Formats: sequence, structure tokens, C-alpha cells
Amino acid sequence: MLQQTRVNTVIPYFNRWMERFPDLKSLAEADEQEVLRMWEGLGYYSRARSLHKAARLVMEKYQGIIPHDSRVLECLPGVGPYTAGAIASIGYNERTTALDGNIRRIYARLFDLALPLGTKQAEQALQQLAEENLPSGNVGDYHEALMDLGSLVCVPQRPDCGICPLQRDCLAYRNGTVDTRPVILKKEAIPHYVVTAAVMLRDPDLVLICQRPAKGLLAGLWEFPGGKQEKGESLEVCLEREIMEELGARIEINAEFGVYRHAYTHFRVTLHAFLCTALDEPLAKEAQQLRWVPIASLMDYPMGKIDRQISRKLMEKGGNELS
DNA sequence: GATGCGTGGCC
DNA sequence: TGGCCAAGCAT
Repeated sequence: MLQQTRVNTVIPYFNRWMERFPDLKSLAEADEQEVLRMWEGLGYYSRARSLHKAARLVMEKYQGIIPHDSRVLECLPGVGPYTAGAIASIGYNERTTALDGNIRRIYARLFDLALPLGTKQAEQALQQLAEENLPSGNVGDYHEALMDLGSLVCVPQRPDCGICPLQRDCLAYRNGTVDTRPVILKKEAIPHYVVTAAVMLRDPDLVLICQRPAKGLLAGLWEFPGGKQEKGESLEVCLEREIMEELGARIEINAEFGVYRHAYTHFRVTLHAFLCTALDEPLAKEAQQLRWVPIASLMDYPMGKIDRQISRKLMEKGGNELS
């Protein structure tokens, strides 16, 4: 859960998760849709599927005992170099590095590393620094201490060097390069898409939702069908085209339903949702499956943020008022 | 080796 | 508003 996610965001999810899945066995026996529902809102949903698979794998292959060896841990789905090192060092006090974003930043500043983060040379240098500076004992505490220092004091922007216990050892501080360490290569500006979605209603209170493909963005989650607006295309034409492409159906667009903005990692979207009626029976083409579900049951289906907002608005309004 | 993958907080 | 960033990993 903590991969690329702040502790304060994780805490409520972690507590709910541990209540529902108190051990590996309960997680291993759960079905994937429920796992995704428990994860909904945390993002990076492949983490949930990987964790689910890893639980099953540990139950089957390792008799329910999470391995101690970081090289073995790295073979588990969703477990890479950092997570393997964190489990081994924090969980089992094995003498292993656990190089996360915080610790990379701290070492880059302590040693005034000029190599851009993410390059092979920088990674090698950081890994070497991590190994050379690994204490002989209490490695888990060491890693947690550095991560806390990185998240509270040696933060990316405007670090609080005045209260840093490492100030006198910090080469970047001495050289006046704290603000430019670590060196981060500029990222491309992210595109902004306009997309449409159809809230297709059918008596008495059914609405059509589609399960997204098993790979890619929001994989396995449910959504209201639609897609990107093309150049020179009106929102209505866009929606009619998308529904024909995705579902092979003509629709009647009855009313605007809402406008939603959202920023993903690699793009932004403005989504226009419309209340619609199907003129043909929709078929699953790109979607894994389609389902006409009672509006009151929408919470049973894992969704991304925008589709969950649409769902909540639908549930508030109720089916009758809309059709 | 580069790219894709969510969401929320801060400025 | 938009950019930046967060206890990275898989492909």
C-alpha cells in the first residue's frame, strides 16, 4: 500500500484491510473483485492484484510463511527491490538495503550526488552508498528512521535543514546545492483529454456498467462506457461514436448528467457524462463484461474515482427521477 | 531502458 | 489551475 502512496493516505485503508483480511489465508481465499473493492481509492490497482497473488503463492509454496530472504521475496508479484529489502530488514531484521525515494533523496544530498535520478549510474551510486552506510545492526530501525527523516525533514521542496540531525555531515548543505539535489530530469507536460461517458438507464432502475480490460488503466474495475473526444467532434457525436465502437449500439442522449475533472499520473481528463437510452442491445467488445445492475447495487462494483462519483450521484437521485 | 500505472496534498 | 511529488513495480 505504501508504494508511491503517503502514510496518511494508507492508514484508513490499512486498518479496513487488516480487519477484513487479518491473515494471508483470508486474503488468499478472497475473490479478486472484493480485493479490488477494499483497495478502491488507493490507486495503482495492480498492487492489489499482485498482493492477492502473492498471498496465494506464499500459502501454496511457503506454507504461509513470508520468506526472510530478500532475493526470494523479490520473486513474489508486486515485490521489487525496495519492498523486498523493507520486508527483510524491517520485518525480519535481515541486513539488507531498502532504497526508497526518501533514502535516495537523503543520500543524494548527503553526498551531493550530481547524477540525475533514475539513470543507471545514479542507481549504482546510490545502491553502493546504501550498502556502504548500512549499520551492522538494527537495520530495520535505520531504514524507518531515514524514511521518516526524508518524509518530515529532508523533504523534496524546502527541506528543513535547520533541524536536520545530519546537517553537519551533509555535503549538499555545505556546498549550497540542497535545492538542486537530487537532480531530477524534467518531465514532459501531460496531455489533457476531453472524454464522454454514457449513463444508460433501463426500467425499472437498472444502469449499464462495463468491466474494463484485465490490463492497463483501472484494470478490472467497472465504469460507465464512453471515450475520448476527437478533433472537431461534438460531445454528443463523440459519445454516439464511442458507444457504437464499444458496445455496437445506437443511443439516444437525453440529458447532461455532470462534468468531472480528474488528473491521472500521465494525463488529465474532463469527463462529460450524459443520461442515455440504448436503441440497440449493447454487446461487450473491449470490455470484459457488461452488466445491467440496480442503481442501489453500484457500491458492489469496484470503480475508479470519476465513475464512483457518478455512481454516488446516481444513488442519491434514484432511478425514477432520472428516467 | 522507457513507459504506464491512481489518487490526494501542497504550493 | 497546473506542476510536483509520494514507503515502486511490471512490462
